[in-house]
Amino acid sequence: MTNKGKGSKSQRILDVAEELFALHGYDGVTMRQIAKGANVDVALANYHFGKKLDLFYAVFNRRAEVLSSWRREALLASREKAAGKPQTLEQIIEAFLLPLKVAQESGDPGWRNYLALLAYVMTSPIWNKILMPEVFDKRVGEFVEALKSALPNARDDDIHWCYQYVSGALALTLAQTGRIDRLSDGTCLSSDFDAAYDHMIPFVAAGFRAVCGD
Amino acid sequence: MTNKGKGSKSQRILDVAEELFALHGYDGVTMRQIAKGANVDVALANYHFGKKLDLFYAVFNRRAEVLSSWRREALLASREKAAGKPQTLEQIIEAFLLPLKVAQESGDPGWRNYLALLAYVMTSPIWNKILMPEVFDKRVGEFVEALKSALPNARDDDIHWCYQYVSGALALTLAQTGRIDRLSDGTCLSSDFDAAYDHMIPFVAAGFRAVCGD
DNA sequence: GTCTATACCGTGATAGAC
DNA sequence: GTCTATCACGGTATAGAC
Repeated sequence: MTNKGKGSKSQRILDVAEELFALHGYDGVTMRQIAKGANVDVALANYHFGKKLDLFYAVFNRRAEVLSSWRREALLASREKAAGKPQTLEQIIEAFLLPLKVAQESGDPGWRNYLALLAYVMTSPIWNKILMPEVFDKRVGEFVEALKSALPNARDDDIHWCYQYVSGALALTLAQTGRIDRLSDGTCLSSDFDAAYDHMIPFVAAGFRAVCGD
Repeated sequence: MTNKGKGSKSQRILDVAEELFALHGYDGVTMRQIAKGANVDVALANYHFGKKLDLFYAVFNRRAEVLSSWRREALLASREKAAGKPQTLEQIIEAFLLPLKVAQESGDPGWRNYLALLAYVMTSPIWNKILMPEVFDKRVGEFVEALKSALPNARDDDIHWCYQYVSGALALTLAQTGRIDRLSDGTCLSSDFDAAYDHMIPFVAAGFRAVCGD
């Protein structure tokens, strides 16, 4: 009883907080809304996680390490698969994006919410500085290194600018704003991650080659 | 920071609100902070603009039409310059981005703040739906049409996915998160819009060609 | 140890007096 | 145009029930 009672309620608090923070941002959500959504008392979130800010960090960190390690594994697996030969740009980018696609399509709505939250953090001038360095910036460093070996003549600054564009394209995709649904009159759907990722890989690969190419 | 005595009071309120909303988002800012920053009484913002929400709309709309018309003019000018010949992809993208670059570099910090606010609105699942259709979506339609004539064999959905990536790359650039400064160890600067735009044009042009090309 | 009820106190938006 | 009062709401601490 002890474990199940604790686990499920604190889990629910994190899940609801994740969803609401992703949609409304940190300041757009109250502790009371979270408690109501999780069907628990107002004070319970406080009991388990401390201040609102600490709850926000707990939500962000819960899946950050998981996602980051998936990315690391994907990059290693891709390198192994190339078996000594240099990886192609497409393979590197695919490895970078694959874990996100898997998470999106895992069927767990929590992952979809988390990735929208990640988009919020990535695009916020405030939260980006606080939350991205800890876990995600390291992984980007590895990705950039892989890109450098696939683009041996590239300048460092060119690679970083291109990375910023990938990051932005990705963030807007994860944010699920629904804008593409409107602009395309329903031909494209924000929720169609297969299409989003399948288009993104050739798009950014070509971009890298044009800017950083041989 | 903020504004102690320049311009009319209602102007100052808009300027300060713009800056604070861009940095902290709608819910992260209070009417009292805005009033303090503008050096006016708390109630004056209410007197001039009504509710907080209406003030937010007023801030967003103030420069929306201006920016949108600049974009329209840039696209027309670019079409004229091509003088009957079909515009190149690069010319179209340049026309799309040029007004933003001009605004950024106008020396008016209000424009820089406004574009960060625009990035916030673009990436928010809530505000995007409310604020983007009114003014900006129309202009995107014209841009997409121009792209179609430069990429005659493109499928509609391919173009729209690519447009989303441009939009995301742009949003992250406008958001000024400072992340590229960290990741590149200071080699690139978020504030260097010349570099940001100069790299973006070949990057996205190549992306469009790869996905929508002949 | 887990959870609920409640109280506290600061802050915010806004209306109405001046 | 400005100042102030009001009143609701938010985060958080505490006391104690299970």
